[in-house]
Amino acid sequence: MTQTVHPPNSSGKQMLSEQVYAYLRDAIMRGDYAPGDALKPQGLAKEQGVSLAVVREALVRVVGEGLADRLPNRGFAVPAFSDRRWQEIAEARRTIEPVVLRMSIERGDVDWEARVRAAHHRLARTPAFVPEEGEHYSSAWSEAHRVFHRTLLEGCGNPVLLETFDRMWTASELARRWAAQRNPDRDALGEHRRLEEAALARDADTAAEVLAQHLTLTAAALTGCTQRQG
Amino acid sequence: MTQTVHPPNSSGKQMLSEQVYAYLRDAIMRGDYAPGDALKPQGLAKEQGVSLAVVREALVRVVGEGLADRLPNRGFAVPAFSDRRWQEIAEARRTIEPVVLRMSIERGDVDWEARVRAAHHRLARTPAFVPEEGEHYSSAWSEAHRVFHRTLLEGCGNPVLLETFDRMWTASELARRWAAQRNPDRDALGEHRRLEEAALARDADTAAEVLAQHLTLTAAALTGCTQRQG
DNA sequence: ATTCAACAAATAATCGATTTTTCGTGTTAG
DNA sequence: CTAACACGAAAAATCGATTATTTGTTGAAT
Repeated sequence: MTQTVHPPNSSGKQMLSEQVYAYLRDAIMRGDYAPGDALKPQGLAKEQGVSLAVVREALVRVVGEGLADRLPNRGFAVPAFSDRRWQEIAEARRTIEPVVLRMSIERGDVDWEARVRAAHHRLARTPAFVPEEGEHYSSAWSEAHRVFHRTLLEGCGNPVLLETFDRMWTASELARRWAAQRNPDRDALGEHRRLEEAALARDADTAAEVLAQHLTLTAAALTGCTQRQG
Repeated sequence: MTQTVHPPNSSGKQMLSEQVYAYLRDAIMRGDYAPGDALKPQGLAKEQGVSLAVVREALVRVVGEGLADRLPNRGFAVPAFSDRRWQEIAEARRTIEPVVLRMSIERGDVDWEARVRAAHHRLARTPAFVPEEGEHYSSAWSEAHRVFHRTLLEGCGNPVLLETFDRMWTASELARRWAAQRNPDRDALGEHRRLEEAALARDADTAAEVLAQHLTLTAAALTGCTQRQG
């Protein structure tokens, strides 16, 4: 085919740092590295076949999202959450999310309703505990779980609030990864169903209450399972 | 004096990227660059007398905090907030901050009370509009304002919630910078005083109400003053 | 006059190598 | 035996230069 005038980024080819960033984010979230593990630019650069600058940029971004710690002149590491920090994250979620859920239920349109239904259906149909080859959790269920909770809130129509949810979810999941190893998730199927029902019935009071309780129970189930004390 | 065993970071000398990052953050927040202005690594590197790598790292961090936009292969730029985005930020603040304020008032100890008093005193004594040489706002008042609002919430004792406040405040201030040029702040002295009084009286209902109204009024006063429509 | 391709300049992204700091080991003074 | 130091290896931070992409311009074809 003839080469038309260079369209910006037409080839879909993305920056190397973007790829490495995505790799690091996924690997850390997936639990490929243990909490406290050092993330050495040199090793990563060799593994990924890129230069230090690329790895460095990716690491800086990863730190910005709370997925890694940085000690100046001492390198990067996977964060090891304390029990205290895990509780703080859980508390922040149950402080904020019920309020946003109310707003979402008051504002969500029919399209939102449909997406809530779809997200719940998908979550309910995804087996929660089928760790595949070498994995210690189901990434499929984990993703469906995230989408369900996020979709519930998306009716609020406020990207800033949803960004806040995203950040807290990331932190929450990162902590859960390792807590869940010893203390697998309790069955929250009923809670999720009640959440969906209350949301679609536009019963903000019940929904907010169920969500708060859901978060409290999850936090309680996982407390005491994290790595080091804070 | 003899050189003792290298203590980590003893000289207080910090990384170059840290300095450049601080410079960029302050310059953008201060309004040294106009919304939409390109942040060119080459120019910055020359200005700051450092290499591209450190500027690049600083820029990536700045983007991570929402203080700059990035278009792959097209560089970095100071974000130009739309009116819609400004309203979303304001709504997010009045959705979350009153709830956190309640928690803070219920939990804050005497030390917190003292800090609230001090922060309010400082804010009340700082003249709001004495733009110095070439400045279009008072950085002293702006900082006192931030500290007051943050201190009010610090009683909650939850770093995650305070981080959320920090992010929203940054975004809020960045948008306010340019809105305030045409539409200077209204006098919020009375509202701040009522906030302090309600907080110290442990009247969570009143405090949350005043804060919500304070945020609503501020948002209303600044709406319609941003750069481009969204 | 308008459109599109080829070329040139500017800027972003990446790389390879150098400098700086930390970490680990062995040595010596007390 | 302990503690402070010196030295070398490892890793982080920085730099200078190269490669790739975008942007602006020119000129020919329609």
